[in-house]
Formats: sequence, C-alpha cells, structure tokens
Amino acid sequence: MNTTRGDKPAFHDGGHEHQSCIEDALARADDVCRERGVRLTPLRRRVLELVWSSHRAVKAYDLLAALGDAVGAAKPPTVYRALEFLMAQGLVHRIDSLNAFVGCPQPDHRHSAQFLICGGCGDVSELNAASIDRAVADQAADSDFALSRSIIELHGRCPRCATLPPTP
Amino acid sequence: MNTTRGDKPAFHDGGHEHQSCIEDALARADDVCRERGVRLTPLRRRVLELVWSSHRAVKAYDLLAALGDAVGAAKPPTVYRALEFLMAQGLVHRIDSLNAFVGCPQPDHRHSAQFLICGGCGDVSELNAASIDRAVADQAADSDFALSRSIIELHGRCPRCATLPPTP
DNA sequence: ACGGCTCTGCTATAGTGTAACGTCCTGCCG
DNA sequence: CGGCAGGACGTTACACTATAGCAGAGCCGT
Ligand SMILES: [Zn+2]
Ligand SMILES: [Zn+2]
Ligand SMILES: [Zn+2]
Ligand SMILES: [Zn+2]
Repeated sequence: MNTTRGDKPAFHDGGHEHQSCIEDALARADDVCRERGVRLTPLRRRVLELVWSSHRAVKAYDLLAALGDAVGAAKPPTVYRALEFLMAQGLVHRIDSLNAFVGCPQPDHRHSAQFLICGGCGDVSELNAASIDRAVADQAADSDFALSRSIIELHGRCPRCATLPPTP
Repeated sequence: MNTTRGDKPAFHDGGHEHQSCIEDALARADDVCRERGVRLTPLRRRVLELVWSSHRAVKAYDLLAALGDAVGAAKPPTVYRALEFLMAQGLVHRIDSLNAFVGCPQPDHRHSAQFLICGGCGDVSELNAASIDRAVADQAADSDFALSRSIIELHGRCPRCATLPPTP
C-alpha cells in the first residue's frame, strides 16, 4: 500500500504492483465487516473490487457496465445499493465533484478525509490531515456553525503529471 | 450585506431585509461586467437575480421553472449557459455536493472560498478563511501536488437551526 | 415449518447536464 | 449603407446520474 497516512508519504507510485492494493483492500473489508456483523456479500465485494481496480474515481455506470460483462446486464439500483452499503461502512468515498467513487484505504476507523485529484491521470489520493481538520473546525466554530460533514476535494496535478497545462 | 468576509461576522440574519441583498448583488454584477467588457444580458441578469432570491443554493431546474413562468417555457441549455457565464465571471459558485448554485458576495476579486451549508434551513454562507487556504496549500505542497482548485463544502447546522437533529 | 428480515432483480421514472445546429442581433469594416 | 464575424439565444434531441416501488429469493431465529 502506498496511499498517504497523514504524515509524509505522497501520491501513488506509477510502477507499483497494484494487485496487492486490491487484495489488501478486500482483506481489510472482510475484516471490518466481520467485526461489525454486516454482510459483505459477493455482489458488494465484487463492486468494491471494481472500485479498487485503479486509484482513479470510478463512475457508477462504469461499474454497472463492468458488472454486466456477461449475459444479464446489471441494472442501476444494483450498483447504487452496493455503493450505498460500501459508503455506509466507510469502504468507499464519493467524490462529489466527479460524481464518482473511490476506495478508502483506511476503512477501520471513522475519519474526515481530504482528496487530492489529479486532472492529468485522474488518480485520487486520500489525505487525513489534522491541520486541515483543525482549521476547518476553528472556522466553523467562529461562525457558531455545528459541523457535521466536511467535503474537501482538491483538484490539481500529481507529481508525475506536473508538466501538462494546469487543468484544461 | 451580512455574509462573512473572513474576519468575525457569521451567518445570515433571519430577519434581514433581503431585497437589499439582491439589489447589492445585481449592482456589483453590473460593475464587474462593465469593467471587464463582458455583457450582463437581461437573461443573465435575470438568472443571477433568481439565484439571489434567497441565501440557499438554487437548482438549475428550479431556475428553469422560474424563468418559464410565462408561455414559452425555457429549455435547459438556456439556464446552463447563463450559469456558465456567471460562474466564469465569479458571480455565482456551484455547490457540487448539492448540484446547485449560490451567489457570490464578493465577485470583484478572485478568491478561493469555503461554504457553510445548513442542513436545516438550507442557507449557504461563504467564507474566505486564510487559515484554511494555508492548511490546504501546505498539505498539497507536502504531497508535491500542484493545486489548482479547492472545493470545500462544510455541512452542518447554522446557529438558528442548532437545535434539530444533526442532519437526517 | 413459520414469520420476519435482508439482499437482489426488475421496471419505470425522476433529476441533471450537453451536443449540435440554426437564427438573430450587434458591433465592426469596407 | 451593405456585408460580415462573433456572440447570444432558441430548439431538438440525447447522455448521464440517481431513486422509487414492487416482487422474488435466501437467511435465520423460534
Ligand atoms: Zn495501487
Ligand atoms: Zn496525475
Ligand atoms: Zn440576504
Ligand atoms: Zn439553518
């Protein structure tokens, strides 16, 4: 695994063996679901696997297409329900600015996350930066605002894509 | 006007005379468009006025319905094109987590904004908190990420709605 | 086996956003 | 003045995103 954990490490390595990312994610998902007494059914597990097929955010209808490879093409509610479950368990996050979904590298504990989204390769990296959380909480408090959910999606260029134009 | 400017002031006052919010916003829009040599046509001005009809974020199809009051109901591209122009000029912001649009209280200068979104009354308040900008920029730099656009949307309860449940 | 629950499949429909083309209007140049 | 280029708007059609509502299948405790 090479997603950042809040201290130093950064974006995904281009040449990493991604199969292990998928296996790790599925193993963590099995664990948290067993601990919580919820059912990671084959369908839900398959959807999670597809979400993790890259480090990019995946669109619901792309999942749908990938699921329906065989004969009986899957219908929208199938994938949306699986995603709803996976989000409720913190196994995937929704990226609102992309209408897409990305796997969470740390589903075992509740956390507020920030996302770095590369406009070049599309890879998404999840941060858990206490400094951002603090700044946000302080500002909310200054406005007497009772914060319940922060959506922080940062668009730009990852180190590998730094050359190309800003974000056309 | 009573939207916060980055220092102390907070959420909108419930009993304020909102007509002046609208007039101020339209006057500012006239100014910036004249200065920039772009055309705030009657349609665009009308859409902006409708966006400012409350401090809530307004959905594109609600604008569409409000425009088409009379005979020839407006079509989607009409309002989306107007919104595209208004966003390009910084006169409105899009709230991605709501698929909706809100007027910007300070269209005269470029700024990165954060939004406080009340789950009770729906009102949206725009912040321009340097402390959040700094924390975000620092974290992006730590990851060698070239930041181009930050989306920060904070959901919760405004002071007046603080009682009700967290966000059902 | 029974009754309650969750998960899944299915149909249909709501909601959100764009492509592509044509017309009109406006400002500009010859 | 006449023609022209570009921008703004209308219109049609379509793509994409998401949910409601109902029916059948599977699981589980009693
Ligand atoms: Zn990987
Ligand atoms: Zn990249
Ligand atoms: Zn007001
Ligand atoms: Zn409120």
